[in-house]
Amino acid sequence: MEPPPQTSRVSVLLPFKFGAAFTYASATPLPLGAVVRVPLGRRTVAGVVWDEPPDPAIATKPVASVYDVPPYPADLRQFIDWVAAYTLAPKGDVLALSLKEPLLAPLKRAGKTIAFTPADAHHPGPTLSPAQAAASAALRARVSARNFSVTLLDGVTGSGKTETYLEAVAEALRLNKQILILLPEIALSVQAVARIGARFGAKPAAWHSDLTPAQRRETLHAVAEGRADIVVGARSALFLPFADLGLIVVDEEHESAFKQEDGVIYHARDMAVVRAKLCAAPLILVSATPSLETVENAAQGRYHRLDLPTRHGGALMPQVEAIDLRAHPPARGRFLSPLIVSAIADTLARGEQAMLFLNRRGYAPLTLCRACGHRLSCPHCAAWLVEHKASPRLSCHHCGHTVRRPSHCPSCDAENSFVPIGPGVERIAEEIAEDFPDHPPLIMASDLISGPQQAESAAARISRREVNLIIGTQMVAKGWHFPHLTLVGVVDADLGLSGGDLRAGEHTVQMLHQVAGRAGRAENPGRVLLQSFDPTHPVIQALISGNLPHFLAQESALRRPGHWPPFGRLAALIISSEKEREADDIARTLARTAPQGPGITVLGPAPAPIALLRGRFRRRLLLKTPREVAVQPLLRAWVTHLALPRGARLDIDIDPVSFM
DNA sequence: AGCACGCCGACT
DNA sequence: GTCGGCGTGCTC
Repeated sequence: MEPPPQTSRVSVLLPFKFGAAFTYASATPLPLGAVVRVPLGRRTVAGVVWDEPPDPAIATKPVASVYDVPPYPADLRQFIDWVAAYTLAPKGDVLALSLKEPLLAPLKRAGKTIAFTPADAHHPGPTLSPAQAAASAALRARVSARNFSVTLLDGVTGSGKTETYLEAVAEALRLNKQILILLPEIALSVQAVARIGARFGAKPAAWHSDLTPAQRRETLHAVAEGRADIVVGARSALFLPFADLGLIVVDEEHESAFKQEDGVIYHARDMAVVRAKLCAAPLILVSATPSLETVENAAQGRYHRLDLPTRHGGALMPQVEAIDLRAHPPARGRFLSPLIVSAIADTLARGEQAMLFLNRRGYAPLTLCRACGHRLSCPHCAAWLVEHKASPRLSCHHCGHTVRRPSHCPSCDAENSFVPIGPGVERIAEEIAEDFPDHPPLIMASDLISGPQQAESAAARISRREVNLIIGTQMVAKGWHFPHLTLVGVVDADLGLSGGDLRAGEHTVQMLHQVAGRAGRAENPGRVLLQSFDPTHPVIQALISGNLPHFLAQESALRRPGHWPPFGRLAALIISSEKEREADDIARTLARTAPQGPGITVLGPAPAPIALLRGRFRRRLLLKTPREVAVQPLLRAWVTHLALPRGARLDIDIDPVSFM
């Protein structure tokens, strides 16, 4: 007689809002990391066998089946646990970043040869400058060391950083390791895929929100089985189940787009450090304008540092000048100084291209009734409605609320009394089109260009010189290489410097430096004009001098005494409710019960800069601690006994980047 | 994430 | 008198 089958208990983490794994019964032992189907309520869902002690007491249901996919590797399971503990998010929510049920559907008969050709590690690369060669040798050594390290690759725009770190990628390929290259936004991915494809004779896999479900499924399986050797992706690619990850590159590491602002709130650059550590791989942080956090880590010796101080191929850095708008104001009703207009005329006359940068979508940020002064604002947010002309409407950039332009003022009933106040990219395009009727401008903004394919085709039109005048938002700031572009005009260099954001100056320098770096990347020298009402401001001066280390030293001097990041830690608490009183009450309760201790400060409560968002009133508190203090236990103790009325919410943002 | 249960408005 | 709105709660 056969003995009765032994049933044992296993923990299974489910990709939902659960803080811990559930316990199921299994007739056969299941390896840790196995991807399984289990009953939940009246459904069956996917989950992962997790390293947690099963609950010995709870009534169990049996595991239904095991997926025919590689088990989740230990380093990824540890990573998910770590991110959950750090961000205070439920483990299941973190797993959900990685495990999406439809992705597990079995693949159709393979047979498509387009997909995941191995990269050729020995494909001949470009000739490197001596500086590039030295830096790439150092990076290759880090890769072949096969252990954890972090290296900042700091190179000016146009210095050939990509070619340099691709040598480290080549080294990882030779070791049969997988490589993850993280980009801040998917608009850059088409260009990156093409470039990497050219370097290694095979296109890398791409991972971002624009993929079709079938592409996602193919890519996920290929990554898990180790068939995809190079993955170029947005931040969520950090949670892919790599079979054998041997190198992570974070390109444009200073970009705040790496910060995920909803759901599980995490910074992909910081989490990449953890992922690299857990799989004993080197990490390369790449930027022309590295964040103060990263520069400070390098200064303290926690990170290595490599510099590429000059442009590749003899191109010079563009000359940056300020235009003092007090001395050279635009004509009435216009936003461009005569100096910038004549510089554009000269540029076009030479057969070169000019770009205007304004980080504001639409036609006008504010619409005002000239009869009574009424401002058109969003009914759900404390924000003005932004006029758009490309598709005629007024819309809220925070919640998407959209209305047609009213013919009568809702306040005083005056007819046709609305006037647009201030410029967006569409208004600048209108202004410049009058000056240069032979050069219709191309507008690059996220609401007019959807997805990386369209961004790429717009860029191709510029490269083919079908357009010579470009007006863009931050979409044009990074990555692009337009050899004929020699003039960059910044319409409002002061934008973003007001407001209480800790990193306002740093972010403005980074963004404008990136924009400036689009000019003069080939043989013809570039020129950058910054329109400003305050040209003596340290930010403007840093851009003119190009001395970014000096600027960061000034920033350090401002932040160090008060223990602001990176010299201390921050966590933001955001309370929101449809009832303003309720939000206030909760915020005051939190302030009253705030943690105390040496160096611990709680700021607030204060209304959030957007005090009403999507119909919810918002209050903020900020916890500031010395660097050596772990904020998570403090926050847990602070918040666990808080009674949140239904409808009220508390969101915790560890290491906040945005203060909105 | 689903899919329930559970209390308040327009229909046969 | 019911059908159904989606708000809160539970799922090993």
